[in-house]
Amino acid sequence: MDFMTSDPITALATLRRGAVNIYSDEDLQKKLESSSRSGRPLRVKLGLDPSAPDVHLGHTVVLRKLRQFQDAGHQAVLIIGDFTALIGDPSGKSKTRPVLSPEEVDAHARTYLDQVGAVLDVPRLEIHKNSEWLSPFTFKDVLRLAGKMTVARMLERDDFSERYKGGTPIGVHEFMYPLMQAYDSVAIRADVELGGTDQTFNLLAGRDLMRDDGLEAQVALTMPILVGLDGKMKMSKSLGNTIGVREAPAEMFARVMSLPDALMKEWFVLMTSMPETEVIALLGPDRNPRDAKMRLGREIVSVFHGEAAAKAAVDAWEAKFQRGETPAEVPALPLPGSLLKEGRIWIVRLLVHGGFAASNAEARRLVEQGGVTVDADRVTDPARDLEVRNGMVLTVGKKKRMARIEIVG
RNA sequence: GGGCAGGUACCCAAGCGGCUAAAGGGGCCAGACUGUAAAUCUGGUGGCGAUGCCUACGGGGGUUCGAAUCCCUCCCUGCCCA
Repeated sequence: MDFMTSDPITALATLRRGAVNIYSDEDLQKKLESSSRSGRPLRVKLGLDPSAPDVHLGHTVVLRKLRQFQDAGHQAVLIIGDFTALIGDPSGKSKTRPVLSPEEVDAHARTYLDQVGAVLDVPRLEIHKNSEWLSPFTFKDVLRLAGKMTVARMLERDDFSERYKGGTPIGVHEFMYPLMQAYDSVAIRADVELGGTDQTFNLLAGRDLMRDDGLEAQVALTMPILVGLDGKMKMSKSLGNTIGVREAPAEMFARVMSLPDALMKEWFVLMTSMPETEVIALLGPDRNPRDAKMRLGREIVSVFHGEAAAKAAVDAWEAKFQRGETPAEVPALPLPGSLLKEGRIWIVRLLVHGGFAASNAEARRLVEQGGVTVDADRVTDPARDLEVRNGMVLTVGKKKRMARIEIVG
């Protein structure tokens, strides 16, 4: 394609965008230059966890970076960490993970590729499972590998040292995780490895291991961990502060709008290609932050759903939240006639049936607290037997979760 | 292998025989205010069509009219010693 059309230094500016650290920047320059001279693309490695096939924007930070390397003509190499998954990433409270069957791993990988198509140039990917080379390891091989690392160095790693100081258990096998990941770099002859800052230690271990084996050390490029919708914690499914790449345009846009203002700058840098000067202008003191956020939402939705869908999402949001209109597209809530008694249903039952509350008690609370509206009327009596009409719209909570009742059966 | 300290709800953490569905904080949910931002304020936060009943303080067993609280035992974690 357009391999090496841009000069390595121009490419460097793009590749540096958003990066927290590059170990080392000089090495990266050298590699880019020699690649440009020789016409040999750099091999850019990214490891992924086969146990979590639900991709959210947090994952795309590093995926976008990988795409930038692809766009500069380099070879992206995805490593599916099916073998490392036996341990589970030591960061955080890792529990022993269930062993995934090869079929499950493959299924997850496919799901994954389906989801990242909007970000990566999938046909040009090179994909490996690290069981390819780790599975044949003998105990002897493991010992040789383990011998390349010391406990003191392991304990330098932030999460290990914190757990050690804090008295949280650390399994010995967890020490193998960085080594296995590092060995992946040896196995595929990586020139560059990408990862979040939480991966720094692992990426650097790869550099050491490669040098040890007489290879040119890979460049480690770390990206920030995207902060999630709560504005505090990293975006993570278990924290419920994510935006999934498969979410519908309207939902995706609405979620971006609920992002704390303080995060906009970072998100523009990491989630869009908007030039930094433009970002700064957009976030200037004389500008309305809401407009900037709408722009951000539109850019993001465009990536995954295209321009037209993004525009529609903006319109839908304005109608729903700014003008308070009932959207044309309200998800239908099928309500079997058997649940009705003389055309009525207990409001609590309706809420639970519709998935708005997990239990009667929770539904009751929602009603008592004024969080439930039927058409334009707020329902506040939890004992209320609601007279049901087809097409009635139920709205719950400040996020305005809605459903249009459809009597069936 | 020995000694010590621990295991309480989503998380941290009080409670150490009844007044404890379990203080306080965080988180989360709802409401007010707003730009579905932030900050702030208010209320809520096990379940059951429910003035009561059921389940719940690591697992099991016991003492007691009554146990998260006392005893035994098992499991788990950290620290110190070997």
